[in-house]
Amino acid sequence: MDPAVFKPLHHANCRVMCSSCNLREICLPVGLTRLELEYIDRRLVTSRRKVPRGGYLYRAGDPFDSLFAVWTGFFKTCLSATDGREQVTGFQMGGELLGLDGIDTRRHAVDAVALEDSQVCVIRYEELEELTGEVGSLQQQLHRIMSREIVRGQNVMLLLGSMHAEERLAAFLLNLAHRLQARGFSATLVTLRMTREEIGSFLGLTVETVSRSFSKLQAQGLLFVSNRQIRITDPLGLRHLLDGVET
Amino acid sequence: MDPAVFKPLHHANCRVMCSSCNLREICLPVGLTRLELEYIDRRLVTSRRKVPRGGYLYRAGDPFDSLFAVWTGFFKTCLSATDGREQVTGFQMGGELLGLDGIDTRRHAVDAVALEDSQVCVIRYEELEELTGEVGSLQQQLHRIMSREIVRGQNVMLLLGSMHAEERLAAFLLNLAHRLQARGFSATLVTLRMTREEIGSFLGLTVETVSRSFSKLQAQGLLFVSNRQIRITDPLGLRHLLDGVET
DNA sequence: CGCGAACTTGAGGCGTGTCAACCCCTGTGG
DNA sequence: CCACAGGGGTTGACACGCCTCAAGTTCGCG
Repeated sequence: MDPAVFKPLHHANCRVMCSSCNLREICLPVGLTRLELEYIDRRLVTSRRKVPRGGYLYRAGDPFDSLFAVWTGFFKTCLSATDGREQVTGFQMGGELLGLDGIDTRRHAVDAVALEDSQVCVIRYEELEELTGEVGSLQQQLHRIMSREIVRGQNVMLLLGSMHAEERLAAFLLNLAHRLQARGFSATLVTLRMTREEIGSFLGLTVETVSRSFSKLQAQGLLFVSNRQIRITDPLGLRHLLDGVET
Repeated sequence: MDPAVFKPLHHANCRVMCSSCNLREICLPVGLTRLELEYIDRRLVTSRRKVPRGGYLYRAGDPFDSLFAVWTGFFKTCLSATDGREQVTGFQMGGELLGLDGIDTRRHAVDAVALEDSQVCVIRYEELEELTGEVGSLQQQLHRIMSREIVRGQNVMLLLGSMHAEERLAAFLLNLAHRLQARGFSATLVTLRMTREEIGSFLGLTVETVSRSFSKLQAQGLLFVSNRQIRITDPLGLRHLLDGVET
């Protein structure tokens, strides 16, 4: 591709730019060159959107026209059944993409709810398709992210299909800690942004079982629970619970 | 895009072509124009591969370089744990894509096993990325397929996380029947290509529970089981089992 | 400071796993 | 043609992990 194409666009009031975002090494534009980054600035993300705690970013059935990259805050996605049963299908933090569920049918398949006051970068999907056709590395990144989400799904299936309560909780905590670590936070001191209810829904367990499992892990000396503050005192021991399950 | 670009390539010994495949309305090239189809012929799929019953199309950890479209036969994908536990994460039939799990890390994340003698179309991934950059509708289709797979994952989470054994089996059968119907087969007479063990692994149940659930559904007059032949005698009744679960 | 939501813990029941026996079907070799 | 072996499937008895229901405490937010 001709580098001349990548003439950067400079504007005085250019606030929403990937090139100056501290999440650019975690988010969609990973691996783009400086030139490519400047080319997509002002085209990939044209606006940001605030979502208050408890607010919906989108609901199942809503028309789809954009993807969203979490900039600040924390989200859950869930499938709600008509009888009130609700399955949390994932938790999303800074740099992660929301909305991929809507690409197929052009309607969102799940609800996306902010667990705390949050802000997302709005990525118009039409524009994204345009850009991925022009910038190969952006296309690659999008595909990698979607592939990663597919694999994540299969791992959750393994969790739900063949792990016991304590194993599920351990796997959940380790995954959370790992993702937080990648964002520069402590891997041992985790602040949960979701309720036990939401953890239970995600893990296919009831609130009571989640609570009891926390207590049991604490009794085993693997972690220390104080409300939503979890201190993982024995990461290896926790991981050891998953020996024979992990692939 | 300039239509002149789509000069069709004609070759005497051109055997593997999407444009003349009876699955083209179900498979990756859905929605492509005649011109586009002829343009991608001989570039998208360069070869086919046979996989005998029980054979691996690929294994977790194998280097990734191609996607595969099921042409004939039937596959399962599974995540195997080190202790022998195995989670079947999906079943794939004609026109469905295998290998998307490998795009992210360039290594396959699951095993893909043929449940009967099968043939797949090999889609070199490098070539596909090239083509999706050129042909917008092909890019759109690939994205839709990946999105669909993500949503499928979330629906399996709902199944595994909050449905009872009989509900899971009912959902599984209805899904299978639906996909078979889309391929011109009967929606009421289903021949299972997988063992009870594999169904159980997929549904997060033991063989015994699967067997018992079949018996119970039969006792309720919803279907008739004869080995791997399932006759769905009351599709609405079966679907009714899922009232309040379906979204 | 007070109220409701969130969380923990206990007691008991139920659905599914576990273990075992048995049948059926298929393929194989005598 | 039959005997046999082995994998797949069904069914029963029992066990156990998680769910349900209930009570009580703590936390968080207005």
